[in-house]
This record gives sequence, structure tokens and C-alpha cells, in this order.
Amino acid sequence: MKPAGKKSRNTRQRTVIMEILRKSGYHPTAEAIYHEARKVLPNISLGTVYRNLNFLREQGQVREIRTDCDSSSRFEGKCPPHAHFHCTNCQAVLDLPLPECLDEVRWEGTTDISSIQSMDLHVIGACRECGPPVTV
Amino acid sequence: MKPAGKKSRNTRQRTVIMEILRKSGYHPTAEAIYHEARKVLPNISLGTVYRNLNFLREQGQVREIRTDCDSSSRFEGKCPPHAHFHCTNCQAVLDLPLPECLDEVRWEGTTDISSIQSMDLHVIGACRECGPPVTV
DNA sequence: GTAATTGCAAAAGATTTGCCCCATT
DNA sequence: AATGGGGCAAATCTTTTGCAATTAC
Repeated sequence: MKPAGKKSRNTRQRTVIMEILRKSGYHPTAEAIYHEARKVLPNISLGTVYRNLNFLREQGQVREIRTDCDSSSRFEGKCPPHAHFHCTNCQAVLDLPLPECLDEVRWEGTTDISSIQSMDLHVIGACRECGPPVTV
Repeated sequence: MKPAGKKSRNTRQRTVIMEILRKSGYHPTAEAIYHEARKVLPNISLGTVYRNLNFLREQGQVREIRTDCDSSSRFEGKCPPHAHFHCTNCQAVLDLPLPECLDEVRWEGTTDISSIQSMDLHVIGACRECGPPVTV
């Protein structure tokens, strides 16, 4: 599945970053990945984290998430298409199933659109832990 | 409609920025708004543009758009809920109707979600001008 | 051995902020 | 006159990049 683009090497750094992404249920920022990786590779640098995240993104193994809710990007190991939920209170980001009805929308019918490559759905609200917002 | 939050003044700068957002069919970055505003107010500063955009966003009159496709935020005058289309070729951002089917999704049924505040849908692809991608 | 990759530090890009002056109310 | 807001420049934050040293293959 990996587009086997350019030749690459299996460095410990890259493996560790990929592992962190695979096992984390959440959606860490580069900084968070950096701190996590440092527990295993105390000398890894933030630049290396960014470089690897970009590399992995280009290979299609990692997805980057930029939203109105966060000032820094979050990353996740690529998995089947899904939506994201953002809690405005605790900033948590959770995975959501992508509603099937979106598949049936005939975007191409829309003036100005020629073809669709992907879709990105974010739902913003309060998570179970944070409970209903103050305005009940 | 404006939450009439704190007391504010009608400065020429704020008016011009709001006008630019209202009449622009596109979704300008702060920098673009800055250059446009300079045609009318040659001394306006980028800091003022940002400060006003933030102010207007807090008042609910302006919406900020951050996506995977752009390194800087884009802004638009608040209007009825809609989705956005991003052309990966020419970077254009266009408005799209928000599919009604999304209203019927019962997110609250999803574990971990307590309540929904808003939704953000981005469609990525090629616009009519740029034509179908190379991989026809 | 060779080239990809790293660590470090400096650079770049986007946005925010402090401060002092000016303009709206 | 009172004070919100502006201009300017410095500061902050996030991400990228140049370079010499290192390491996977």
C-alpha cells in the first residue's frame, strides 16, 4: 500500500515515531510525539520529528490534521477514512465514523468542481467527560 | 445578531476590513486582507488586521478557516453554514452547500460525545478551471 | 563507500503583544 | 476627558532548513 516512492532507510527514529502514532489512540502534535519519543531516544530532535512526519505523510502512512481548534497540527497513523470530533473544553480529538450519506453526495454536479480527491469532516462540541456546555 | 459583547468603536480600519470580507467572494488570508486594506488605508498595519479579525471572530461576524491545504488561516464574513471546497492545484477555496443529510446524523449516540456545537466540512479536489487531475 | 538521515541551531513564516500616541464616543 | 483602538516593532510559536557528523544499506 505504501507508494514506495523514493528509497528510504529504516532508522530507529522513524520506527519509534511510527510506533507512537500507531499505538496512540489520541492525535498527538509534533511536540507531543517529540516528548514521547525522547523517552526512548533521549537525543532525538524536534527537527527530526517534523522531517519524519512530513516524509511519512508523503508516503501516505500518516495523516496531518489542521483545524480551527488548534494552533498546531496533529498527526495520526493513516487508517480508513473517518471524521474527527473536537472537544472545545478539553481539546481532545476523537475519531468518529464518517457518515455514509456523504458518499452519495454528488459534488461533481456542483458548478466549479471537476473532481473530488478526499473529504475532511470535523465535528465540534463537548465530549462525554466534559459534559454538556454551560448553556443547558 | 451580533452578541454585542464588550463596548467597541467603529474605526475606519474595522469597517474597511469588514467590507473587504463582505464583498470578496473568495476567502482571503490576513495578509491578503492587509494588502487590500492598504489600498484604502495606506498606513494600516498587519497587527491591526489580525487584531480586528480576532475581534470580529469573537463577535461571531467572521469565520476563520484553517485546513491541511494552507499554512495560513483564511477568513470569511460569517454567513449561513456551508462547506468549503479546496482546489489542490490552484489553492482556490470555494463555498459549497452543506449536505442536508449531515443534519440527520445522530452524533450524540456516539460514545464519548455529549453535545454538538458546529460542523466543519472540507472537500478537497480539482476545480473546474484546473480540470481533472492527471490521473484520468 | 555512499547517500540518506540525524542533531543542532539558525531561519522562516504566521500570529500575538507591549507600548505609547491618537481618535471615537 | 476618558479609553478603545491603531501603528510599529519586538516577541512568540510552529515548522522548516543548512550543515557537518553519523549510520543504514
